[in-house]
Amino acid sequence: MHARGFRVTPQRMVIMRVLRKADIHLSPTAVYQRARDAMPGLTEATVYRTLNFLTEQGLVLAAHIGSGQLVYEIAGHAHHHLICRACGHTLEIEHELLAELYRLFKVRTGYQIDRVHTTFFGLCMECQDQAVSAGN
Amino acid sequence: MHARGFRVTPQRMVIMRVLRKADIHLSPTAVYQRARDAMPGLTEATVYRTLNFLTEQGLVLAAHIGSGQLVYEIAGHAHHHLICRACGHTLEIEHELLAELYRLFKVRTGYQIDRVHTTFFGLCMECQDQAVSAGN
DNA sequence: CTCATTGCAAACGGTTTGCACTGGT
DNA sequence: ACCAGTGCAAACCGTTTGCAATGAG
Repeated sequence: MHARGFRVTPQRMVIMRVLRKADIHLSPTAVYQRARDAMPGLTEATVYRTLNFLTEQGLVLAAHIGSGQLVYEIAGHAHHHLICRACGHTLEIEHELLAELYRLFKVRTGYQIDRVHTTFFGLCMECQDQAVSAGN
Repeated sequence: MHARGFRVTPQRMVIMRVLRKADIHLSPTAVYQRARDAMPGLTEATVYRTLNFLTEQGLVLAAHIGSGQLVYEIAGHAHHHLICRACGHTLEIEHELLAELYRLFKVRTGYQIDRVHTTFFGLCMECQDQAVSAGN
């Protein structure tokens, strides 16, 4: 699995397992807290180094969500996120929905958008209703 | 211009002028450096407070670009950014290109995407060419 | 004259780094 | 046995905050 020259350490396995078990993306701190349960001696520095390593290896995907923090998830199907900026609720969107837009970008600007995660911010249905009933 | 209860201070005017003069979005530090030239006593804390204030007032727009830092620009026409993750080159995209996608999001998920800035990462034409000629 | 706003300096939180030790290979 | 990887603790950087002084209204 891990290519030659790199070592398969318990720390890396634990962190991979945490990310695989999580249904959504996790912040480094969230990863640390969960991983520490399975490996009490683990430090935050190792979590940061490991997340960077796994991202470079393409096993994990890093994404910017609101509040500037990077979050991580197991690399898998291409998808993007819709995040409600009121309640924080998160929704996955299949990459297919954006494919046409990316094609348009390429034609008009020459830019080749990567498979890299894109995050959209807005209001989910519930928070729209609340905004309306609150008078604004 | 500024609504009742809020004061028009020299600091705010200088920062507005810096943002208006800039052709692209600026980080808080970049704003600070430019504004300090016109007003030597200015502090970073004031820049942060002022940028937040101006954003709340809708005079300035905050956006997440790569590296998790918030950047600011004068609020004006609705647009988005294409950023080359190799050379950092930035391109503006009219909001119209995304309007149809946002409509689709609304229908399928209920999410109402705000006018809030979206940033896409990819490779500009030049960096694509370099990648090819570099063998990868 | 009042109170929003500022400067100052300290605190903060997330992330990175140097270094000696440990443990995968 | 070697060196990639780790723990530890300190440094770092961008950002926020408490407080007293200032100045816009």
